[in-house]
Amino acid sequence: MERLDVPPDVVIRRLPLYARSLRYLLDEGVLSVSSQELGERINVTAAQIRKDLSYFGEFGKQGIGYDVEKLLTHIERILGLNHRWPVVLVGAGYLGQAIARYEGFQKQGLQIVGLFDTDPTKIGQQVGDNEIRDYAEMPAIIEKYQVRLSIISVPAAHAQSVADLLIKAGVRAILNYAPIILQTPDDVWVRYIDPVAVLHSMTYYLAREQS
Amino acid sequence: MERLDVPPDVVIRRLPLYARSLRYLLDEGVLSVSSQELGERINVTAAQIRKDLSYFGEFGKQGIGYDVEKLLTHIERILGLNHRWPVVLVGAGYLGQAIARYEGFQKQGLQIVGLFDTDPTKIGQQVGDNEIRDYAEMPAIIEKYQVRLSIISVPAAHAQSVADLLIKAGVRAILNYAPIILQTPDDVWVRYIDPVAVLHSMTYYLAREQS
DNA sequence: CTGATTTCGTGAATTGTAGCACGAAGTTTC
DNA sequence: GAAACTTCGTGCTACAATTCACGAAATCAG
Repeated sequence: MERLDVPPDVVIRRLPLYARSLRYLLDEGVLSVSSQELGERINVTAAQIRKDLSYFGEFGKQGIGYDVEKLLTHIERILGLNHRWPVVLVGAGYLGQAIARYEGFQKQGLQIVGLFDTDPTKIGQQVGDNEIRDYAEMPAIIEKYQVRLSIISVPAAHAQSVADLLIKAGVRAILNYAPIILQTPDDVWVRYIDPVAVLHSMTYYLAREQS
Repeated sequence: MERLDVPPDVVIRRLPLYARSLRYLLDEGVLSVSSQELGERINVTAAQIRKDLSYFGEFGKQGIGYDVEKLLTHIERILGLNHRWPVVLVGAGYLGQAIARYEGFQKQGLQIVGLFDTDPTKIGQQVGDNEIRDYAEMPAIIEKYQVRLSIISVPAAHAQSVADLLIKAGVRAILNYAPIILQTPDDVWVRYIDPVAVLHSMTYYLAREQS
């Protein structure tokens, strides 16, 4: 029996981890995997994996487990990864350039179709496959490639105005590396990459260790 | 009355966001702030902020709110940010170099005291304030500075072995940028920075939008 | 072909988190 | 100095997420 509940966001966030682990298993030549084995690889309980998957259908076989390739295909389709997603990246500092050069994006269905910065000395420079462009070109690129996904890697002070520009141009999802919470309309998804905050939450535990 | 409950990890993870917002307020010259105002800045309800803080004491004043500077000092002490934390960074590719050059770490009490790579052509090069060193020097540096915090920015295939080295040398917390789940002892904290997974969870929603 | 074994899918129980709403304590207004 | 207002801290309630545990379905051994 198929579930009709809307899958909670926590479940959606785990799906990419399942997908990645399945890709590794596929590379290793593993044909099938149980929820138990998959769970051990990604530190999640077997029941959690089964329950998560049950929001989307029945993909396993009793006594056997899951067919690695089939389950991967299913999850990729659920996530919309059966086609490439164009992405724009704003901010071509050290971090932005590192992101632009990271092959992991291109390999996983994410194609950076525009890299932008305001620094006139940077504009025109080539970074990997991308040329650094002026903000003025942003709306045209977003329109041309129908971009809905974006990454912000500008200093905190400029992140909000960049977000406003992106949203105005049609972007619907933002991955923000700047250490500031963005104010956006309800129909725009925003996620944060915040290594300093993460490290600071770990210092809490370290500070309490052998005391 | 002071709470005796152990604060849940979700609360600990929010504290750095509160701290950061308070730092911005302090810079703006704001002297006091209500849970309402603070909440609006970081998209958290006022009740949540009050409840979170109540795990650690009573910091506010009825009718007024919180003294920005005082609350910030309290939170920083709670997080152990009243002193600097030495950090080692393993992996000096584009990403590792971008991390090493990011001033945000140094400014927020995190001091990179060692930058390591295996590539012989890189060893000896200077990246910001740090020289790229061979893995062989890792244990000595970790011992010398009593390092317990680390960052991994090596390719996925090497991340586990690097984690093993770090833990063996005495590191107790790892921030892992490599797209792989690490297997570690229970007394080591591991957190992940995984932009691809985050983007993939957003494609789920985008794929369902106007359909 | 039968019994033992594995593993799924899921309702029920448990655990965890967030939000409401109110008493208390302080400030402001006139 | 009293009434109106603001805002904290927190017990309680509601909601959400995770885990348990078991029937069902499949395989495997002999």
